[in-house]
Amino acid sequence: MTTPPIKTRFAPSPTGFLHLGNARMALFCALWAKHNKGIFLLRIEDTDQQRSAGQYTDVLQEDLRWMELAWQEGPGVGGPHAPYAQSERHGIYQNYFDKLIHNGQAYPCFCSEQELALSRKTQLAAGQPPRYAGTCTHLTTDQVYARLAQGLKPTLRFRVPRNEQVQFNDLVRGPQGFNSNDIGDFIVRRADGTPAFFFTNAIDDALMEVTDVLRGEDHLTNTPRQIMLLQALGLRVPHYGHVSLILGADGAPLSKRHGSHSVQDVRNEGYFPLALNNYLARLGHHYDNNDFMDMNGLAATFDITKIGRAPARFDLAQLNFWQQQAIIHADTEALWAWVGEAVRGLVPTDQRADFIDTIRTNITLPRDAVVWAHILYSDPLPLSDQAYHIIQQAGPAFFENALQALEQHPNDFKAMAGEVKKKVGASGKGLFQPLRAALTGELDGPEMARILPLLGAARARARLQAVL
RNA sequence: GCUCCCUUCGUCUAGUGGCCUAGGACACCGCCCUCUCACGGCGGUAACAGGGGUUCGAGUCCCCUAGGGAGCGCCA
Repeated sequence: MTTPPIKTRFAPSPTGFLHLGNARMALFCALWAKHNKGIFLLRIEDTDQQRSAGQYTDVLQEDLRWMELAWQEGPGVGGPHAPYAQSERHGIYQNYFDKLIHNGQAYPCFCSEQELALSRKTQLAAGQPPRYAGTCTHLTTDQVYARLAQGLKPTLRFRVPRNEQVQFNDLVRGPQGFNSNDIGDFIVRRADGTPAFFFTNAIDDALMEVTDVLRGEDHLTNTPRQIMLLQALGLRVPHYGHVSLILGADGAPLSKRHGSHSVQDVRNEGYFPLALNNYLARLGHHYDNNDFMDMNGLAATFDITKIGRAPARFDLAQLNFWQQQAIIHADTEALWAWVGEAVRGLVPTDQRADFIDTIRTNITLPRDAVVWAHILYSDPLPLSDQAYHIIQQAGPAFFENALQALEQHPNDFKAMAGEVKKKVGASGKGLFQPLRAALTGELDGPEMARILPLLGAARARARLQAVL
């Protein structure tokens, strides 16, 4: 006997760009499947035609591919349970609606949205939980036909069993229990005939044989609804695991006002997918090491029992740390491609390897590389305020001597600086800072010994003359 | 309002009754390396939300309070 393989799924609705919270969920799902040599499935939940847009499903898949989260079943790759877009599965859902109706487990509801809104409002005002009042629960066949004859379009409601204790063992939170009396009859099919989320989401997880549903904590209290629905239909109930959400740096739920937190944003900034993944895989999940790992490494020791229960805050400094790790682990060619067109246009091709290896421990994003490319290969050189100040302090005589030293050692910064030291008697900061300031316009950066050869004697000379 | 979830250094976290005078990482600070800067190495500051229990012993178990979050939608 072989145990059935683990199958996880990521089921986004294409209503906008993939944000980091969802990206982390997708990562966890992909890692858990990979860890178990199982299947990671992608399903597009586009039942809401108004809000779903084709462009987003494309971007979404591209984001996932960029993150190296390959799905073994889903759009593009197909699989035994196709189609994988819910908008193409209406025929499948119809069978289950029929079954529900036939068994009396669902009934038509003619309440208008206004009536329902009013009902909720009064219940809330009376200190009651806003649950469906049951107006249409016991309509007779005649009453139903009469309303239909009036042209009213009913929704279909699932008849929630009374007095049941719904229990399940959450993969990350442990045993959970809910009383079915706290749950009102909910809509499984809208008045326009389209299926609702609670329904399609649960049905598809079962039909697609998903074993482990890892999803946001926001679904926790709705899980009993889906369990009862699946049980009513005689479908297999998957294991559920609810992961807490990501908060902004201020501790509030991640939202638009927190700015650049979509995968698109992070990608456009120039973060490496592995930097993002190393970061996200440790946000609310614990690894025993602090090593920079590739996807295989991340999957190898990914452990669903090491997912934390508390929400975690997004911290840019931590993302940046992993980005620097990614840079350290990247080879020169990869970095050359990464720095972008602007840099490649400035750096002479025969210096690309030297350039990359000189700046790699001083940069986090491509824009930092752009800054150094300009410093090294374009003129005139802008001076930072601090650099200007240091140059003023050093005075013209210092640079006269520096020029002479440069003529003697045009390609050897160590020797050149030694010569300046001999001539003007400066040492330490007093020696190096003015040289760095005049040659790079900054007070910090890569080693001067590596910078001078890249600069070239001619440009170095011009810059020293410029500050005289 | 009701139901559910959560709460350890600034941040991410380890910790499942004694090994915790609470460990690691990021950030920060200091020292070393280096005649500058960065990298690297070493070290430091810094936390069990509060209150009651249970126990010989509680960060770890129970209760309450506070704070945060979610759900209760013809959104997903």
